[in-house]
Amino acid sequence: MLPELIGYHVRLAQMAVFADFERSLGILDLSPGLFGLLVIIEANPGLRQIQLAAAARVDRSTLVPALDKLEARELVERRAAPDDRRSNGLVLTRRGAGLLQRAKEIVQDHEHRIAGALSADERALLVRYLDRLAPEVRQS
Amino acid sequence: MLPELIGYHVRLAQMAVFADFERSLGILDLSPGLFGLLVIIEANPGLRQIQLAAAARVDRSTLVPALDKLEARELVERRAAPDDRRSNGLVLTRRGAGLLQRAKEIVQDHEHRIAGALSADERALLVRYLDRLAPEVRQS
DNA sequence: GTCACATTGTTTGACATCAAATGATCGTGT
DNA sequence: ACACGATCATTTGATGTCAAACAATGTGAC
Repeated sequence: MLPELIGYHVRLAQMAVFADFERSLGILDLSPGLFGLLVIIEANPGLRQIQLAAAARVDRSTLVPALDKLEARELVERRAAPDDRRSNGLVLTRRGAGLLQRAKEIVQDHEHRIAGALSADERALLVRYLDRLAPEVRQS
Repeated sequence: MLPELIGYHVRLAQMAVFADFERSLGILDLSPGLFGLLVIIEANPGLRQIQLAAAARVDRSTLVPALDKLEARELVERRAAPDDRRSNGLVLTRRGAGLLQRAKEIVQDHEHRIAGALSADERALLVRYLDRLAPEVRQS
């Protein structure tokens, strides 16, 4: 029965794609999750942890040890927000930005590798179909 | 950059589909993982834990507490294998089979709900595309 | 202004997962 | 017959995740 379920194929695809993603970024000692955090911070410098958590679709408590790790490696900085002493403004360090550039190139290679069996049209169609799944449950 | 990555859309779809799946099966106190185990055991009665782990794509050590739970609820039975005293033959109990039937109906509703925005042809095409992703990394 | 309530980051606990180590058992080679 | 490596289930440890509770801070009602 499982192969008849779309969710089953989505899960298998997700596992395969993530396995390649993880293996590719492993050289930089980055997980897919950490990479995603760096991308979001780069595009939105100064954002708060709660905003980053929402953008990355993780609980804010999950973010804490992840940011601890990125901060310990001096890739990200938690700056006291000027207007709200409860929250931190997140920015990439110079090192973080540099590492992210290399990571992005690796991710591009990964992207071509996993989707190599699909044409550009097919990839676009796949994404459109994926985005139409479970519309009721999507929080974006 | 993230929206350009197919893996990103796969992940979002996976999260949305699983959220609905989980919510639907919650009535029976079943997780997607446990449901999958029941389906595989029903289709392959007597199979060994290591075979079930391979079929469900989880580590065999992950299986142990899951089967403990199913056995505690008397949905599955670990029977001593006749030919090999190291391994167990897994079978559904009467209760397990009954619960699985109800779960399957719930999952059918879930399937229609999440894929309701796609025609039958589109669903088939989506599955074909998903199955072509990351061919190098697929273990099946 | 004060006080109740909300929000932000963090800590803690529960859980699923994988990897590695362990003990029992199997199979094979000699 | 026996010894040794392989296999099966399990235990243990590490990690990532969410949810709930907490302290500090902000906000709004009065």
